[in-house]
Amino acid sequence: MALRNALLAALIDRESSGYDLAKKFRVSVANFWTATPQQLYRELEKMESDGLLAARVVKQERRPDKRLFSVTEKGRAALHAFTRQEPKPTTVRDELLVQVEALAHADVPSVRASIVSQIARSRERLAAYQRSLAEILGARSEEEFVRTGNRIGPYLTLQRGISFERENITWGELALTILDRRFGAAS
Amino acid sequence: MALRNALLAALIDRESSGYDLAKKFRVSVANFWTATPQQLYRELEKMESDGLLAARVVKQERRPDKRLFSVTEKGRAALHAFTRQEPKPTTVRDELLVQVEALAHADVPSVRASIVSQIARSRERLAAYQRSLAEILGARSEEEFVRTGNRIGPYLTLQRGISFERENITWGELALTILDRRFGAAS
DNA sequence: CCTACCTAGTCACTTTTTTTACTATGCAAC
DNA sequence: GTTGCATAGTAAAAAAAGTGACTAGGTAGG
Repeated sequence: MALRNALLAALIDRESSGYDLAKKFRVSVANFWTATPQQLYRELEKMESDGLLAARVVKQERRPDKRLFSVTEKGRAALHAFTRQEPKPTTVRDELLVQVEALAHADVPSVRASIVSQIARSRERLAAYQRSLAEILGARSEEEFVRTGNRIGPYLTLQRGISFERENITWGELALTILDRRFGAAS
Repeated sequence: MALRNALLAALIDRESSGYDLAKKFRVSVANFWTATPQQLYRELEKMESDGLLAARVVKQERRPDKRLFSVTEKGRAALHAFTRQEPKPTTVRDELLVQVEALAHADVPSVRASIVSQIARSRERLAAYQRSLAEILGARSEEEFVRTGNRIGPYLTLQRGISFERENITWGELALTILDRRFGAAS
């Protein structure tokens, strides 16, 4: 029931295939919701049979046919109803932080390496979010956009993603510094 | 298998009851892992029967008896093994951001109210994390602690929690400002 | 005296999520 | 010529997580 709302939000402005959505969930929606492609396909089926989405098959020449989903009136109403509810508190699952919490009992070089990869992932995501942001800003300045733009929602969620990844990078660098100072010079 | 590691990390330094852990998950572990009390009790049982934890019953005078769990050698080894693995990428689930993403199709006053409550929740958590931080710092300055303290892991995860909640507050305030400017003066 | 909240759990049921594997075609690089 | 990646999915089972209700005594406030 929760993924459902994330899908409605992702589909509301643009008809998409499951495959498109899987990509979108990897690059921008990941910011506030995660789901595997399998989850998406299953949920899309259910949403169609519940009348929230309409599907049409598009034949393609040099690739498999695809099914494009769009939000129906009923889906639109469901999304509106969802926005009237109190949202559940954010849940986070971060295995890297579990490893860091257990640092005193951990394999420190491994954890260090994981922090390094996480910094790299965050840099990639940050760049992706910034590209998306540039796309929705178009030629407008940020200030002009917040006065006149019409994609305020995505703008705000991207801002949250950007600050989140920035903090991830800053934190990771702090962690590396402290680790190296305390657990011997690292590789 | 993932909650399991979070529990090992939470228990490694201090024997605790399920109830203690439920509190800890509400106030500090929530920073990087969330779980309901039911989940905890269930997982603790399984971990005990898998030999990762040892339990002992403590009789109490004016309250129900409790079972205190502690990490066994096997549990310690499992935790160490976990820290050698590449952690799975962070997953986030934030219904409020789903609502904001759908802003153009949302009930704006409701979403605004939800942002206000989220700011309040973040302030509370921020305060809780700062209290925990003060506790592990003790009388030492932060600088001294990172040179000589022994709870570096929890220190780092708390820092991450603190910056996360700070960013939540900053973002929420930005969002309110923009909403009010664009969707009419609010309450 | 009543209400509400704290400690310390257990049980049953449902929903969600994850895991693993499989089907096809096309394109580009080596 | 085959390896790897992109497109565009499907299927089934297992594991994990969430929901709601219930037990039971204690403490604090008005």
